[in-house]
Amino acid sequence: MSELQKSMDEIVALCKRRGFIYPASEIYGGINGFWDFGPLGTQLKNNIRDLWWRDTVLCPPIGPEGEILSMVGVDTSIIQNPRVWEASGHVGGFNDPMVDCRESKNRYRHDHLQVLRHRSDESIPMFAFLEGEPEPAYRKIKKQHKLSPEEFTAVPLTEIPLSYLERVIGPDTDKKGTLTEPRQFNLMFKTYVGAVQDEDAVAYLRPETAQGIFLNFKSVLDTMRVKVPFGIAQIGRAFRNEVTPRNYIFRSREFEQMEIEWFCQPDQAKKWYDFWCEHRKNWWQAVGLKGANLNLRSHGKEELAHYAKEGCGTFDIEYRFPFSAPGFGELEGVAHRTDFDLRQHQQYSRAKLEYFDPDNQERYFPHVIEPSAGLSRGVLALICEAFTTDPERPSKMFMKFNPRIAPITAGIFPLVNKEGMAEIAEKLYQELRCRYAVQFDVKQTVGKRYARMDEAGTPFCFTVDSQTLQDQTVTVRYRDTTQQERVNIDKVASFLQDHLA
RNA sequence: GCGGGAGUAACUCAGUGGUAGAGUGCAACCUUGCCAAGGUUGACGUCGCGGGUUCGAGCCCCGUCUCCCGCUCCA
Repeated sequence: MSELQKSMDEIVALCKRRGFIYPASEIYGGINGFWDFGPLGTQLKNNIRDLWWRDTVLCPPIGPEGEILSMVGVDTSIIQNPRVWEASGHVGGFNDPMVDCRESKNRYRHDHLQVLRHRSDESIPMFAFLEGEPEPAYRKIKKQHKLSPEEFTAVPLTEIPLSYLERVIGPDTDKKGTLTEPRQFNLMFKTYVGAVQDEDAVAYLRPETAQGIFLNFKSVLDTMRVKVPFGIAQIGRAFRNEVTPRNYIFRSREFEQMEIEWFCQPDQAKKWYDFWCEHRKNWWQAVGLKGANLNLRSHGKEELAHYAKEGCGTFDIEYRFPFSAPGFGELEGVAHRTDFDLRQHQQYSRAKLEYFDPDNQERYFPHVIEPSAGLSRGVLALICEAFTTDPERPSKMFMKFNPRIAPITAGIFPLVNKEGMAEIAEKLYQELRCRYAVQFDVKQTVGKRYARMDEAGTPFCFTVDSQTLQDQTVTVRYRDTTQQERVNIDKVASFLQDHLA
């Protein structure tokens, strides 16, 4: 087992032990690709989410010309009219039935395969081949079965009854019966709207939050007095039937996204693309992803999504997770989606989605720059980044969260449960509890309480001791150094305010 | 989907056919005078789940679920 894997195992164990992340439906044996956030994980995630919302919607960034950006937020439905996903390209393009070959391990689109079938003798195997490439099948007929291709006729595999599959020889094998039945490789979760499970009622759980924004583009324009360039932001869950959920919560089937669709003039797209790439990278650094573990990568042409092909491309902000090292895993993608989505939705819905520019008296489809961040992945990256081993301290490991995202901001303790120290500490706790995420603890020895707080990633602990009784000061103990200094008990609130800025 | 490995307490793990274990953590009390101190006590397990073999299964066999690793996949 590698050192990296070992540290990942330690992170997973700590997350379970301290209530960050639990396996979903664990008492039933779990369910592949789903995870639950425990009390500390939920708070951590909410803190990251709230910072993003604050820095994006409530206090949007300053643009390249020093202007305050125009940004509004929405929260759209997870289930939309199924035609949305036809327009977006999620239905139709990527949900073709596939056939696997158990022998060659190759996978084929069902409708891309044809078979050569003997004209009269049903006992002779059928030879599958890829559309337009019949030669390998002809060779097998001639060399291995000593028959003439003339005796065979080509038929699409889709017209062959499934019960005949055991007589079909796959394109890349000599054995028969190695092809599986065609299976849907649908990325989207399918469901039914209404009490009756009727094919007319099919709907899908959204595979990305972006479409909800495009669907509301017109409503936002009509009601919010915004002008291009402006952005619409959204945080929400999305669902994908990933082929292989893997790497803890990194690739799970239910996850949360934090997305901006930034609408701008087509000839300004490059400028905004560069701006958002830079801004989003800086944001991740500000919440705690520092140093060499953060990487920026531009997509090659061949890996661009269908909506990005004509634009400036896609830029990934990546993090070096323990399981991906020395490589990186995607944390956020900044894509130039061009005007693909608005055009598609105008075509499919027949709603007029062009923007009328009152200044220039012209009508056009804005281009879209999309910074799309994974909230769940951000949580994981920040957990991995925070995880720190230290054989010198009792807990051996601690979580070095930025104070602004730490699930518990401070612990408040009496040094010992004597001489009224607990009462003073509890009074301090009462004063702070509605403004800060503080915890009060009198149990056991102070060393154990510090160790517990280290593992939870609590950056500060305030301890009432006998000196407090003399001069109204308490000790503040810093998680990262374990050093202590004294502050006046009246200054604890302002201390926290200063350290959360 | 394929191949390999694993699943025993909250965590880490021991236990190779004969009474279910350890350390840590957790909880309570005593003791405390700043880093999981010490002492006493306590709770926590249908050994992943289901079948089978056996007088007897945590251990052997079959199935299944989940996790890990490698392929595959990932618009």
